[in-house]
Amino acid sequence: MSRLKAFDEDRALDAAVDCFWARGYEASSVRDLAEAMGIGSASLYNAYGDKRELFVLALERYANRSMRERIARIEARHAPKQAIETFLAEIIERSARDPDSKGCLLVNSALDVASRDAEIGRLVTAYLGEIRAFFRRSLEAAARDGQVSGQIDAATLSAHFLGVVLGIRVLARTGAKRRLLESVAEPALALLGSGQ
Amino acid sequence: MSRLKAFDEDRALDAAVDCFWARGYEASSVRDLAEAMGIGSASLYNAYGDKRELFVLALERYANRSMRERIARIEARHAPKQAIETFLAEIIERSARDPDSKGCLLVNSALDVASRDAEIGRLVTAYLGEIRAFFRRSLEAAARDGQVSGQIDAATLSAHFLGVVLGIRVLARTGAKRRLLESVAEPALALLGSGQ
DNA sequence: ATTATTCTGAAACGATCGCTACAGAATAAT
DNA sequence: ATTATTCTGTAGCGATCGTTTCAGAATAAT
Repeated sequence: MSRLKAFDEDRALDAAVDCFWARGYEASSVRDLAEAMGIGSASLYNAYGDKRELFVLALERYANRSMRERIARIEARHAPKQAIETFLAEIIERSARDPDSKGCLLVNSALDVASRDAEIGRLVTAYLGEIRAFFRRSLEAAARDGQVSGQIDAATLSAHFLGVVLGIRVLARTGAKRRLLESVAEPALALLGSGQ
Repeated sequence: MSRLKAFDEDRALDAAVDCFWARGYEASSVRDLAEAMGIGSASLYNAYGDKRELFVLALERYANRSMRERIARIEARHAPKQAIETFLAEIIERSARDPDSKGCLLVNSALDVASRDAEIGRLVTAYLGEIRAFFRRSLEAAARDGQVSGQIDAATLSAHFLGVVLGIRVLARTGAKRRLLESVAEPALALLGSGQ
């Protein structure tokens, strides 16, 4: 019973992600969002709750599609050390060809909404923790395999790599050139040593 | 001739800095700002132009008082290598005891306003460039003095240190603990080597 | 003391904000 | 075909946004 939705909820959510991503939370009005999603505001509220709930859903969708997908794919296809290198290379590649300088929704949100909303702050912290966990897993595995020297422990080095990724994302948002982003990453990669 | 201002323009600007710093540009309403500055909105517009101009002035004041002051002070008192170490230590110290998790106004702005306002974007890029220039000067001087090995060139390593600082600032904004921030910096400092 | 100029507090401007009410359209079950 | 339920477009709610207006207070120069 009842009328069916005339739009695809997931496609519309993707449009919301793009809107929040490009403009940020505060600067994305519900009218902006509804227009980008191709629906009326009544449908938006009916389907997603309110603006904040829509943002939480958009954040989760972004994390699944952009971060978790990347980590899972890279871990499946590369040895630990190469996984770290590939991850950084992808971040740089994505950031370098980012005409609108959207950067990373998670990082953008971390400095914007997350600081005014405790629950969203916890979400962002958890998402960033997943990135660090990836680095840590990879570093520990690489050390076991003898791919890296293991002079610096994985807990510390994983935090360093997370910091480097965040730094790259910030600089990318300011429209930095690829060469600069590569320079940020290069010394971190050098820490992995020259072992294959 | 004419009536005198009943408030101190610099003190009021400091209050505006705090407001923008804690809440961001969009989330700081003119009423918020005026109240924090202890003046009416008419005085605000009379003295500073409009909200955007006030923000530009606040950004400049923050850069002068927080960034340039720190760089000048540290460069005057420390040898190059120690200058880099001290700079990072101060950033971590500041970030660790930051009850409101305000982070860094420049970084916060980089991801917020700067992406929607080309002129402010250029300002932020220039300010971040000053931080990198400090690292580059220090690295080159340290290499000349034999304080660091100079295996990695200063241009690349200065970008890395800038990235690390930005990463620390992002994590600090999410309320990260001091231990995590130290872990981000530690491997970068290790790159400087153990030379005195 | 008068004049010219600037500053200030209060009020309000039109625009936009997030959000909702509501009538009608669309569908599933009867 | 009728009924029950849900969705959608429109229109508009009260609140707040950035900004301006304006009368009056304060000061410097005459």
